[in-house]
Amino acid sequence: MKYPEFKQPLNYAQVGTDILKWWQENGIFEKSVSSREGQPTFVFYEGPPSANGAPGIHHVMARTVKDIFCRYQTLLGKQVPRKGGWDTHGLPIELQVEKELGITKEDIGKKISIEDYNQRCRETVMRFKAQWDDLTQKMGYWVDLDDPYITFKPEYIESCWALLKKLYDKGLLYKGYTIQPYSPAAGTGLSSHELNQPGTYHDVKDTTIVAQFKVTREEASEKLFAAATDEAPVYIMAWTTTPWTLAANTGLAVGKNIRYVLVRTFNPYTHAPIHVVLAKDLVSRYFSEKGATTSLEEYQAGDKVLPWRLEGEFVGSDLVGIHYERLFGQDQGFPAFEGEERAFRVIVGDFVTTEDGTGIVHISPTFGADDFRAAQLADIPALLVPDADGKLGPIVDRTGRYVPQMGEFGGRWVKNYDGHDQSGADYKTLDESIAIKMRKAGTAFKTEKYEHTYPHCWRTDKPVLYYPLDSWFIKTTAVKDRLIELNKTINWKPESTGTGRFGNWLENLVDWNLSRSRYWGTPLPIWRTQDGTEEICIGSIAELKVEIEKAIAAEIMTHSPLGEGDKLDLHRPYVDDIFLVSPSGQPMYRETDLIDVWFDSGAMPYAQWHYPIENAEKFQKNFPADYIAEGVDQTRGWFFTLHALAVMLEDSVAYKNVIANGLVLDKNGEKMSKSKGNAVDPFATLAQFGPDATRWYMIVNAPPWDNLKFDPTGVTEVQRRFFGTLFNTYSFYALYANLDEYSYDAASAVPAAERSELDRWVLSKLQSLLLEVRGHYDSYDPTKAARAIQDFVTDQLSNWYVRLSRRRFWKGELTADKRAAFDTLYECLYAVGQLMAPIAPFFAEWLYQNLMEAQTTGEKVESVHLTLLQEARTELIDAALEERMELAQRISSLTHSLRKKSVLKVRQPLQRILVPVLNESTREQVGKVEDLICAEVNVKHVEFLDDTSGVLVKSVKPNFKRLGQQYGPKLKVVGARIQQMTPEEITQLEKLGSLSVEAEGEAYTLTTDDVEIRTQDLPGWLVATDGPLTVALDVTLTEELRQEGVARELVNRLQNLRKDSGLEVQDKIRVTLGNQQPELTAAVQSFGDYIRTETQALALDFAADVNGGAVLEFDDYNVPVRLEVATS
RNA sequence: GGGCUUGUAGCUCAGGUGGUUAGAGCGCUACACUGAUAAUGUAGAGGUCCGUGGUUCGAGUCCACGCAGGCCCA
Repeated sequence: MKYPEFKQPLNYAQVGTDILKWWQENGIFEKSVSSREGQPTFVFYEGPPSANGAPGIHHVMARTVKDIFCRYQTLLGKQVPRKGGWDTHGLPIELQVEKELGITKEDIGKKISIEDYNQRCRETVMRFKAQWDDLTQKMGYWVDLDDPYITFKPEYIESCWALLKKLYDKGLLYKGYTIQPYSPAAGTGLSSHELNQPGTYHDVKDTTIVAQFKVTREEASEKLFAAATDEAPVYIMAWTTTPWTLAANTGLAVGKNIRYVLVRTFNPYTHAPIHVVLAKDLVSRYFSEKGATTSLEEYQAGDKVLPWRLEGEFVGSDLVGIHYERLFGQDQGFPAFEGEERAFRVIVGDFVTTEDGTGIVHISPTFGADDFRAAQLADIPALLVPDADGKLGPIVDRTGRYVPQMGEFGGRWVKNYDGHDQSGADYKTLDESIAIKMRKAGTAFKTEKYEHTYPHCWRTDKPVLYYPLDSWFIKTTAVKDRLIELNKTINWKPESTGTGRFGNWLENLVDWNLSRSRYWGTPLPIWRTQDGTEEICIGSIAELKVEIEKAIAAEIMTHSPLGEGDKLDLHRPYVDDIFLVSPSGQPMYRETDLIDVWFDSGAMPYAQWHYPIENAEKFQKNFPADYIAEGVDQTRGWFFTLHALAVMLEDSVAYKNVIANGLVLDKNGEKMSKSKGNAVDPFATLAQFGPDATRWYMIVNAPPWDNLKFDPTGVTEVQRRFFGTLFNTYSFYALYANLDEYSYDAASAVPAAERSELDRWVLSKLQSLLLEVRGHYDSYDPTKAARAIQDFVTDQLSNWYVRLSRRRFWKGELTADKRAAFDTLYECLYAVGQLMAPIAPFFAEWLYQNLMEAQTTGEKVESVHLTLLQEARTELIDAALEERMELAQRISSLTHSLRKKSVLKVRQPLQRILVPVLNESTREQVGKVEDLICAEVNVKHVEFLDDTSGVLVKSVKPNFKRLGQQYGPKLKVVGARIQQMTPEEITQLEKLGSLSVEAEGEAYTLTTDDVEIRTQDLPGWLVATDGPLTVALDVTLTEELRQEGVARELVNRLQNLRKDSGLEVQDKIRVTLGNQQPELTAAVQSFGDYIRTETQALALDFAADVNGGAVLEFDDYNVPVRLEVATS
């Protein structure tokens, strides 16, 4: 068998489709899992995509990252099951359906039944599944598409229920409230999506108040009173644009590091002497410069200038814990409330700024999300009052008016939600009434109308209220410490996402709000009695059936609405039609909420196996994951829900290693979007470049966690530079191996020790590469792995090893040396194929199959993806060899550069180069690669020059690192002195190992370690230097050299002619040259053997008349030539 | 507004623990090479290392404050 040879250029897309077909026909993916049966498992979790939209190029990126490490672990011999999955619930699907039907959420249950609506969602959600499957296969992402988990299936939902029940039994599931945007006029909560609709934010003019909160004198506040110079009371000032919330105030928030001042002044309305506390930066906003010098004693009511004095300065943390008096207390007819003794304290708020207001924020936990959160952290209660049924609620009811207990303001609308007439001259809004009351009471420092933007309900156009709404929560805060602790054991790539974005999120954790008021999702499996006193959490279908039977027996239902078999559906509206019976005989109704879709995806480690209902063993074997990967935008999404559920349910991490990959942007760094028209079509990209170049480009260009600027020209470059070079290298190998009918056989390969210097060098490099690339894959850094492979292939293997070895491959018979060359190149190609297989799986397979094609001995593994990645043979790593080869490369490069300067082409042989050496080891090292250098730069000898020659001019360079440590500030003086060293001084330093010098009046003793001595020049020679290396070229041309140059030129032209005539490499020829040029004739006669060997000429003759031939032109020659194929 | 992140040649990116003259590939220009040839070599042009301060004998690197892009969250 022969190694397949290919025409150029190779069609990479075709390689992709051919290999894909072959994989499918031979079940290679399945075998990559089944062949590892019994081996340790590498657990991977697929973050489920949603198939309701077409996949984009960023999915190719994300899935390449996932695929790489699964394939790599398979190469290490592990079994890597990869169950696919689909995320099928969620708002985007609902919105898409609504858009297509031209309806809104309001219409559900009216224009369309919940049943029909959900049916529509179910149909929509898999609409693009075929496209996704197609992309998955074409890009070479190996994942089990035949048996995926699907989140809307009854089994999946049942698992979610079982998990929720576990949490419920642990007391981690509770009903509470959060602050959400709410439209009293519409009577409904608003999603952030609704709030972000155009036109919802208007400019409105509101009454604003700078309120004064009177500080209680006690230990915590003593520093304020100590700073005060008189007995005037101390107030903390806070600004609000919603005065109606002041009646619900229970706290004040300061910035921890903000500076505050105590100011002695007067209340502008009552003129009473007071102290106020506010942020230092904002003093000028309330007090004029003039007031600072106006007399306090002479202040009188009606004075335009308010006198003031600074009396103390504090930071926010000094103020924390200070108590103050309630603004609207029970003494004024306002209601008492639970937890009052813990309220009215100064706390820290991370949202406090000195941009506006006073730098102190009034906190009403019922009417602000920040307020709610800060209050919860500081254990500040909310002001809640009982309604007619005794149920606790905020001081504003759901229609937008104060509850009756609110004293003189009871029943007032907080905003104009009922559309009442506000035009009367004596009409006052609630905010205005409050302002008037506070001015009279001396608790308002300033009241004014202020224009600002405020969100409005998109349907009623009335202002939105931030309002506490009932929700079900998972008490993640109860396990916060454990979440943080276990997070530290996760290997995050990049690390900063784990410690920063994710770590901070955990540090500021709030309970997980599970509730969604939607239709298409996993229903909350909790049934409650009307009064909420009795409830049940259902953990399985079986359990539900039992409860249904009970309810039927209690005549609460007549029959079970739960379908059977294929009809079984746990979605709304069916579950809503189930009514259960409580132990006391009351009917129970399902809590109508659905749960957050992120619970669905976070539950996938369990629900994908229908655990804990069944498959306990399967679950245990596949938990936790060794590795997951997803976009960084999932940090608070999937990454969090996986982690939270694992910690709460299993007291374990859910994943040990995680890559949070960045975005794919267009080539200008702009976000891709369909509307901008800069979105890259993944199918077109794969069709154009093939999957391997696309994947390789994405990985090699930037680490996955950086954003990728996707530029198709970059893919072209990868294709040319890396794949093109590798293809050429293989083609070169195949061409000559076939000519010699060589095929690799590990058993009879030439022992490494008997191979040439160059062979051993590239093998040494290869072993280093194996170690390095394994290391990068092991630490989940595919970019460094790809770069190392690419550098090896293009720079070391192709551009040095193959280039310098070419003659060995085509010269003569299949000798041991030639065999060694084939063995070496084969081993490199094979290893490269394995190493690149995770990133470029199709091309690696192509390469592997080609290499296997000619193999006649030994066991043939069917696919590169079924092989075991070879171990690095560290005994082949030879540091000294690698070092001297680098010397050879650098010396060659310098020599080329000298030829260039002297205009001496490489084809012209030269006598020698001179290399100064300052130590014996360099001489030895270079000596071993002398032949390589000579061949590469076409010179006859390398000559070494040492000190004894007396012609070397040395220079000296200060070793700043060492000198800096030793002399510190004196470094400049010493450094300058070193650069002025005379040749005699250098010689002395070398001989004695130290030298005393004087600089700026001080004496220093230098040692050889303080400087680097290098040769720099050879007087009378043309030299080139590269760091410590110096090379001189002898440009003297002898007659013999000149003749050899001519011979080489002639060989070159004849080779070109052979090629142009379409001759095969192995064809023999007869050559006849014109004899008109004596110099040429002489050269041919001197170097006849050489020319005949090189051109495979059996005969090389001269004739006066060469007819019918071409004319060779070079240098000053024009030679008629006739070339015939020799038949024997 | 907050958290995280990025900013180095026209483009894409390297630059442990600070060391004086900041690199690579691509692209560009010139020359050379030619049985791997849509390859290769050599040379050249191209830099405010985002800015401003600071620490230091010395800062692309460390610190502070900003600016710009990105993501997430308010």
